[in-house]
Amino acid sequence: MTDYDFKKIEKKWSDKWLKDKVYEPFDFAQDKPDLDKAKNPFYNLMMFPYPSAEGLHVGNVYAFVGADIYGRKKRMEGFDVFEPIGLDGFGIHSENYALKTGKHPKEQAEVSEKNFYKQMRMIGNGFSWDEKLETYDPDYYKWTQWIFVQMFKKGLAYRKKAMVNWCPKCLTVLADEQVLAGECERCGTKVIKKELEQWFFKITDYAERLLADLDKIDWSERVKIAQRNWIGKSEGASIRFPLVGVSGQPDEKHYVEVFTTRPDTLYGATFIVVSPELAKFWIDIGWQAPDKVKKYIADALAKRGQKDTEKEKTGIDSGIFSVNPANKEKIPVWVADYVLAGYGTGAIMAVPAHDQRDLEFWKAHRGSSIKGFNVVVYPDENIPDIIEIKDAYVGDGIMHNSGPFNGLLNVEAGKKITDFVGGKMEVKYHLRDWLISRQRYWGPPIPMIFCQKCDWQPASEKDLPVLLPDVKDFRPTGTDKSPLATVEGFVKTKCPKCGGDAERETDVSDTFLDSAWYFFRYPDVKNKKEPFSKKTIKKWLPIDMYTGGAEHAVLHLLYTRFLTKVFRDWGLVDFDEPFKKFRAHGLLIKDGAKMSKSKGNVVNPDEYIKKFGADVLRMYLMFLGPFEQGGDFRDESIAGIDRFLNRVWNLKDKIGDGKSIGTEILLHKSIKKIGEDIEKLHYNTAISQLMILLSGIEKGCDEKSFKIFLKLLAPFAPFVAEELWDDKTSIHKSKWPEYDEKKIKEETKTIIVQINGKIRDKFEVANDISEDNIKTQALARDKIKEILVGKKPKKIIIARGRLVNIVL
RNA sequence: GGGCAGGUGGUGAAAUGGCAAACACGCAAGGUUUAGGACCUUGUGCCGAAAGGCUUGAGGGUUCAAGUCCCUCCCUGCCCACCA
Repeated sequence: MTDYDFKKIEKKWSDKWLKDKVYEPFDFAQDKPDLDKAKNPFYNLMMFPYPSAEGLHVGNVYAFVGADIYGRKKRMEGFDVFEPIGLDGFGIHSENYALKTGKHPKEQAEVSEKNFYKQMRMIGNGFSWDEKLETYDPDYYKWTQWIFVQMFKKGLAYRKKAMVNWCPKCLTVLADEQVLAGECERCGTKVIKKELEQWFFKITDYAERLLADLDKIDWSERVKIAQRNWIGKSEGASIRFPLVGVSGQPDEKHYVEVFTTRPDTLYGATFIVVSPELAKFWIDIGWQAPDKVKKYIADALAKRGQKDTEKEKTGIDSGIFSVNPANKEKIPVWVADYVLAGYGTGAIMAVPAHDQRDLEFWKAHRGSSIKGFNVVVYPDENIPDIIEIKDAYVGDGIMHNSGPFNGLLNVEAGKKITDFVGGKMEVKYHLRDWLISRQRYWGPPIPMIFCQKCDWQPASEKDLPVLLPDVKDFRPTGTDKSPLATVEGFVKTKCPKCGGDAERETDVSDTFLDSAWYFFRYPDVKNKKEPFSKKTIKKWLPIDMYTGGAEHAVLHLLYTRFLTKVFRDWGLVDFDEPFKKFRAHGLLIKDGAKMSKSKGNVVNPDEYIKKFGADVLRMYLMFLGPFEQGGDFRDESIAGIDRFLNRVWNLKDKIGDGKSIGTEILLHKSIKKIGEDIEKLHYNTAISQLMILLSGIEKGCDEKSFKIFLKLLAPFAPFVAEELWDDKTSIHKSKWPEYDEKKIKEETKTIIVQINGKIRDKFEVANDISEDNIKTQALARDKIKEILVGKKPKKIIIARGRLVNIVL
């Protein structure tokens, strides 16, 4: 038994594959790679990585290899597989690292790029290297800026002053999606609210389409659900509550508008709650609020955005009254921070009987036994005289205490009550517009110019790219401005419209814009005239299979869908979903925690490749568990895969002319199982079948079976398979084996005999035996007869010709 | 608080409602070897000397038959979170 020299063969084949362009989509007529001529295109993509300086970690390898196995099988099935790779190199992540080391981000990028691409070549993936791209390459970000310009021209990019999320450590604003429980996604610092003028993309215009189209794509269900929740559609009613004016009477001019998903409970609304932000606005326009109310509002606003540790709901009576428009009762208006400014109208009608939060608030501030709880929806026809409300009743039922609407089903009453009080039915979304501006250095400058005379103008398209100036001091300024604001030569420019003096926008765009469209560019990376040609797009997109982490469920994956729909509306593409199929891979766990730099449990793949080879690492990672579930990286079991591949290596010396009995059945079974498992991304069970197959053919095997085995192994261990294949044309371009259903059938089968569901006996029969015959044989078994003495079976069930259950 | 994914041997895990624990790791015994390593063979859920019994987070239910379907609950991980 000799160990194979993986170092030699891995080097040899990765060089040769690159030279022969094995992994470029191929034009067979001309015998050369050509993306445009590919007959049977299959775009197999994995999310591109951001190139951290530490290099590729084993979690990246896990994701890439899993995606690659799928692509390799598709290639062997005759598809022209296109599997490009690139780097998502712009952004805070890379910039922060540069800040730490003091190296300029651009220099750092060059180093990281080299290192990353080197590591990526080592893992044995079938990447189409001719089409790589980096988001910080001016040839790429030129088109990112071009997209921004089009967004502006089409009215989808706009500027507004808004309370935005500001990270005091990263010194930049963050998109809503980048704030997690009030903390910065990157550094965990508490995010504060700041009022700034910023660029936004109108993703909210697409909310309904983004929601509805989820139904027509084949994506991991958990990701679809996450997107649905994030878009957060709710249907309800906007209803105006008049405010009681100075005269003590309701007053036409003053009112508060609330949004509710439960207009049917309007008769139960016993107070109004407005957000601190709305109350502040009232003060700004002249409301003479009592001092303690003012103080509450100021305190609440200061605390906004901070991590909330499930404390009691705070609030204060404003002293203002309103009138319930349904029953004309006078009700108080409160200010409380459990009402958010950013959703609905920033004010709610509170119905303690039917909303848990309203109930808790009421209990905290008004005591618990209030007659005015006004139960208006009750499951039965009759409400008991005394009703103790521990929890709000949020189910459906019959209307009570609701004037003319009594007796109706609540689901029917909502719209009627809304009409009755002059409200209107409305749909609201949780989705907010996408905040694009970042006050940082390492990104594509937003290509906009401000002219005193002409207002904001986009940079002329012929002037793109607006190059990121190469400055020494790229540190965040700590003001509201990006470091670019200090570069005079960059800021001062001419207005593209009137030619007068003007100033450039100095913010850069969000990294997520870079990654929202990169897959359109891959098949056409060399295009100098346009971001991508229609012809190429028609051939290669939408993407057949996209693989990536579930953590991008609401960021990257939503933005890509948004831009695709925008491109469609502009006539650039003729489809509205970018990925036909998307699968989220699981996380690689180490020592019980997600692998991450902050936890210090990151594993570098290099040492494993050095010690065991890429094939062993690939198979080990895939053998850990189902690809979509992730796995636990404990390298002690890597030895099993190492042994397996060494056995495969030594198999070549055992090939004879004969097959051992049963090999053919095993072979055909394995072709079926491995093929189906790869399709389901169940790589762990595919590998176990390879092991079973190996044990079988080790006992005796001919050349032909050996070749089939190598083909089945090829997607998992591309180097070893290629070396043993030993042919002029690559094994990776050979044809995936087919199985014959007839040859899978065994000649005999085992019959299980159960009595009352407990196994009592087994026996072998010929495969084509009749059910009657099985029954007779089962009852004739000694063991069974013994148990059945003096008893009469009530029922005898024969299941799938394989199991007999005798019920007593 | 909501959503999602999970909970099966010492470990990673497998199982179209029909033989629970495939395949590996580890461990044990034997072989081989000057020795170790490597390799090969056998064994390995729990209780029991055996016959046999028990076993998939807990408890109910459906079914001839449940790890798998339904209900209630507990625990772990991930995501979202005062979304009216």
